[in-house]
Amino acid sequence: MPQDGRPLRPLDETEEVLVRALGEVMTGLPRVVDADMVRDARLPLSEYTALMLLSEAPRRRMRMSELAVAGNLSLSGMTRVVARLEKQGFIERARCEEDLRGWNAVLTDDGFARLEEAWPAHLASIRRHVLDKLAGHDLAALAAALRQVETRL
Amino acid sequence: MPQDGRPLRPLDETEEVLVRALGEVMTGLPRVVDADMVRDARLPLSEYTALMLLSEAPRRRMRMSELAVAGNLSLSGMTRVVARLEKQGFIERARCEEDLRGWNAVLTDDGFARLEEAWPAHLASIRRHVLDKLAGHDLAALAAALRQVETRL
DNA sequence: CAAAAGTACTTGCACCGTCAAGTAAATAAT
DNA sequence: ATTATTTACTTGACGGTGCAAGTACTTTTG
Repeated sequence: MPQDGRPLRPLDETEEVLVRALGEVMTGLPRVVDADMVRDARLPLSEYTALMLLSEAPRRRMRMSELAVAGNLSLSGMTRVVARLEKQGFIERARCEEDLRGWNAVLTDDGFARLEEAWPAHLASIRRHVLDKLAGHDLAALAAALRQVETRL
Repeated sequence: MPQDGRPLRPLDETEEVLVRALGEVMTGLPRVVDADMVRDARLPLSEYTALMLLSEAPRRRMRMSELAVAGNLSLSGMTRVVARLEKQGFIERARCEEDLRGWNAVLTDDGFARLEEAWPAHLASIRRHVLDKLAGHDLAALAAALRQVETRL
């Protein structure tokens, strides 16, 4: 429901421009980066992200639900990403000892190697489409602003 | 190909933070806004965007290819969006007179009404998730930065 | 002006992600 | 303790999007 306490002030000029720009970025950038990853590293962005998150986690493992939240996917979505990675041998699954309902996704050595192989493509993509274009802008301020934006369901 | 002239300098701290924040926003925000639109206006974001673009176009019509570019979708993706909207009576299709290969998507009166009905939900969603959170930030600078980012395939 | 090449769009197929329903285990209630 | 409820995750059905191939028209070329 459009919480109608106040009468929904329309966008002013500045806001309008920002919203358009943000719309562009939010619909276009994921596709562009994902396309780069698939082309240059044969690894979709969603899978790359999962591997990366695991590589940074203690003991290179995470509960499915944690991983889903961290990767900004639904739990079922993450189940499928992990299933694909498991089939390729990059992840193994281990029942969670302290709660038998739960599963850990565990990064294998092959998975770690795959990640090391893939990250340059990700870095290059981000540099090409984002950082190179932002020369002269205040990156810290931009990051601070973006971190305020609400992105969780 | 990760164009390897230079050896791909890794991200510094500031860049790292920015890239994470941008990743969050770019994967999360479209889902959040789309979910709002579906829930509050029963109109997915992609369809809303198409209607909006048409409403601003001269004679409320656009060539399919124009519309695809403007909406940041592939041509085939836009074909399907338009097909859905046509089925609901919000868009009609008219052969392009000066080039019989081409089609115009034309916003109908029903479509315009639908858009007027739906935009408050979009506005509310954007205010809620984005603009409200950005109080105190320099919106113009943010917009200028985002507009530099490359988002076209 | 006929044939070849290019352009505008659509369609078949495959993939990915969501929701809703299902399973299994933990926790709460009686 | 048994049952009911909640939690963690998986699976089935579905919708949306891209790519590649197909169709129809246009432009170029010899």
